[in-house]
Amino acid sequence: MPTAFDFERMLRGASLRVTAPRIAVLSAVHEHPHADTDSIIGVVRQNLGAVSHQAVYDVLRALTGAGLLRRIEPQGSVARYEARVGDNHHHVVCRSCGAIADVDCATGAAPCLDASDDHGFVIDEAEVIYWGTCPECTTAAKSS
Amino acid sequence: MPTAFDFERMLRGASLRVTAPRIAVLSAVHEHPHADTDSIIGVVRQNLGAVSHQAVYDVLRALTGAGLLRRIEPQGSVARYEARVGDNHHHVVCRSCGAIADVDCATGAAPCLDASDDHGFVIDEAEVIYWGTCPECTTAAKSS
DNA sequence: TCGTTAACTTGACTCACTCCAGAAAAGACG
DNA sequence: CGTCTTTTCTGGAGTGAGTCAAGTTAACGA
Repeated sequence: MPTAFDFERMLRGASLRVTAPRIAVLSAVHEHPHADTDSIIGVVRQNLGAVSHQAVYDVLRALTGAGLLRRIEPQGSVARYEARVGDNHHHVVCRSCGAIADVDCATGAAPCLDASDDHGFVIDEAEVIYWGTCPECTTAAKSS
Repeated sequence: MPTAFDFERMLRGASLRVTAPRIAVLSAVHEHPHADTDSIIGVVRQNLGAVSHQAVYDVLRALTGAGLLRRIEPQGSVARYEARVGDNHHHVVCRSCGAIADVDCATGAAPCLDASDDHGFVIDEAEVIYWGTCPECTTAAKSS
């Protein structure tokens, strides 16, 4: 787990000013992958005290824009953030409880950009979401 | 393009009651693939007159649940609906104008369910969204 | 034709997220 | 260190897709 110092370096590396809310948000997302905005606000407030939700939204947008965070929003879910960026991984989402887990790219490390007919689009990223049932919900369904 | 008669058969096949709003919604989605809810409401009202937005939401949910429509919601966009179901195709989304186009599954006709490590999840569907720039936006960017 | 039940109407409501204007803090420079 | 400029944060109001709930209407099987 990175320290506050690492976060500071990450911010400076992205030429972003170093502020307490930013450190706290980065830290919160590292600790709680796939957390939604509300949970992040909660965690940040636990560490810092009062922080406006607006600040968190701004920070999340700034960090997402800088590439330090990645925003994911599966259908039927609010926006979630994660800290794993740049490694082209994907997600499995549980249909019944909404749990999210990471999955490495099935077609290797390179972006899996192999659309059969791209309609003239210039494709730069492929996003994959696997839908299914998580282990907990599977056993729960069986035992019922 | 299917006729009202075809839509009626589709509804009965799904053991859903045949009502004017449902026919109109099915028809609207067939005519305007990837349309958002608001546009669908507009088209339906053009054909039927007054229809409550609630009715359209209900119909869309019923038809989606019955498998007659498919709901897609790319990040940063509102929910959109399409009538191509059951053929496991995916979508390209333009980052700058939001245009959506269909793309047949790159890994063949079978659902491309090949996650490298599924964390114990039982996966039943893989949803792929390709992000890029549409031809119009590409040429617009070049000429500027 | 009638009764049951699903579907539709109306209207209020929720909630994630955004916009705005002013206050505060960070970083640069002398 | 002190001041200035720029960026960020605060608080509150606002937006809009989508939902909830109660009552009415209409489809369909008997």
